[in-house]
Amino acid sequence: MAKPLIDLLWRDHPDAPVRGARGPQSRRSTGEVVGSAIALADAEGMDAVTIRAVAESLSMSPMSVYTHVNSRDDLLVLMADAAHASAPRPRLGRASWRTRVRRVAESNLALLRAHPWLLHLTDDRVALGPGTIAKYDHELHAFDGTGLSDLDRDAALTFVIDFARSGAAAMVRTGQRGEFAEVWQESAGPLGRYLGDSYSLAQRVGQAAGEHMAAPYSAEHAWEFGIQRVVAGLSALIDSATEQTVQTTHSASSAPK
Amino acid sequence: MAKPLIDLLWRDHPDAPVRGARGPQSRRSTGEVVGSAIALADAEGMDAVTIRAVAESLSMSPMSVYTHVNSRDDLLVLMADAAHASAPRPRLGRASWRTRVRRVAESNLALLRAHPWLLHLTDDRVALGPGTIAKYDHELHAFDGTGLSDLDRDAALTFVIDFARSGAAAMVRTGQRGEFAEVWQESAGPLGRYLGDSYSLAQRVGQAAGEHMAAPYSAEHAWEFGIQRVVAGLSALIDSATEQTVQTTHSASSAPK
DNA sequence: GCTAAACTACATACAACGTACAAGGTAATA
DNA sequence: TATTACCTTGTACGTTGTATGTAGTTTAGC
Repeated sequence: MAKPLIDLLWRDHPDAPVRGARGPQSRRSTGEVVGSAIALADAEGMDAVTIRAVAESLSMSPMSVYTHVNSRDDLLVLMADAAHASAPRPRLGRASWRTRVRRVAESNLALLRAHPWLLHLTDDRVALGPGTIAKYDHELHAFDGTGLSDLDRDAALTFVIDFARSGAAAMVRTGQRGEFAEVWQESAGPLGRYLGDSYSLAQRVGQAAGEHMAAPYSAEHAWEFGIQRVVAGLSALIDSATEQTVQTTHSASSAPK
Repeated sequence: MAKPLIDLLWRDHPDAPVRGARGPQSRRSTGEVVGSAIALADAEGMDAVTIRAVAESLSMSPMSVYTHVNSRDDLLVLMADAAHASAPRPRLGRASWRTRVRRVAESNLALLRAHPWLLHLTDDRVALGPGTIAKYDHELHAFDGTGLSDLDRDAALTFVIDFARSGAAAMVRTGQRGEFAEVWQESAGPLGRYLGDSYSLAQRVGQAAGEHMAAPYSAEHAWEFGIQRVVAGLSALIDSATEQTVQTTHSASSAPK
């Protein structure tokens, strides 16, 4: 009755255990359930992904969802893996490692902006899924030819992806500033009064940056700043001898389509 | 009736609006409520912070909690700000900026490991609180004398703090591997079968790193790797002309006491 | 001293959630 | 045909945040 998550994750694999040979066919596939949940999350956020809502969007009863998924937590894992599986892979080809790292970062940014609910997911079991593993494998190739050890290669990729995750979170937040704008307006007056002359540095910098309060711009600035730091930081390790660490002409804008 | 969050955050400030002049005194202070919630979160995780649990830990009725706090979400913001307020500030003094950056990163790491529930909080309104602002102000000084613009100074601090956050999340995860170990044991067999020879790079690196599955060690490695990358990356910007970017003698271990 | 205002405290209640359980239906296998 | 294995669903329980209404308590103003 309790289907192991690992088999659910790999349900499309040829060796996956056959289900439903005997009884009646499921009216909907597990993929449909996961897809529907993703659609809900994309549209209305992770909180909208309730068992009942998923069920209704597929015209089935709430409890029927549990035919496909053991629990809501498992469903979230399946959603994440599906998102990882269907995310466009960055072209790595024979570009320089710097370009490849940028592409990995940007594709992760694009993924997380397309599915902001991924930011709320911290379940490690996602790492067991085929989509996640395929993504991991692909992105590891960004460091081909850099001479990094396996351990450092993993650490470097983690470094890049974690940065992308933080950047995405910042952008998603500033994208939701609709609500926060109100709070900010109400709070700005009292806050100024409370602050007075204290924390002058924070006040000056915070005003310039804006991000720490409300600003659409600074998340983009932080991204460009950060990606340059990431590349430069890796550069110090990878080609510490040969090149000078200068940031030159990297078009830093768009996400992969 | 509805107390603005900003006034709750600054409730200890001299200019805060006086409450309860008229009616009976609160049996417990707002600080006690927040403190109790923090204690609960520290001990049993964020999910244990229910209004009812907080109330019970203070021997009051659930609805009485709402005398001090407007909603659970507001309570979480107060908790975060209180944690920021009471976190030990890294000594910055007249150390080099590299050392100061390390200290900022390490103190953030220590804070997040002491209060892992902070990792689940994404409410921007925390930025309005006195503890958060004081922390921000203090940490901005890490870049004194580096010649960074205000905008870059903010971006640099964000870069460092975001890194610390990711690193803390990794360590917290590996610290909870008790449960995951089971899942891993059950899944390892089937996973190996599914994988076969595919994704050889991921398999090799994943095995070496271990983090992507289950390993206590690699989070520490990732931290040391990352902090060096962070410093080197900033170095390329800050003293790009003068020094060579070599990582030498930085004792990378303990958090501030 | 008295009344009204401002406040605390609490019991009750509701809607939404995840999901356990059991009953009933259906299709392939023996 | 009987059995087995599965799907589907209604009902129900426990937990959550919190709206609402009521009763009690303290102080300000007269």
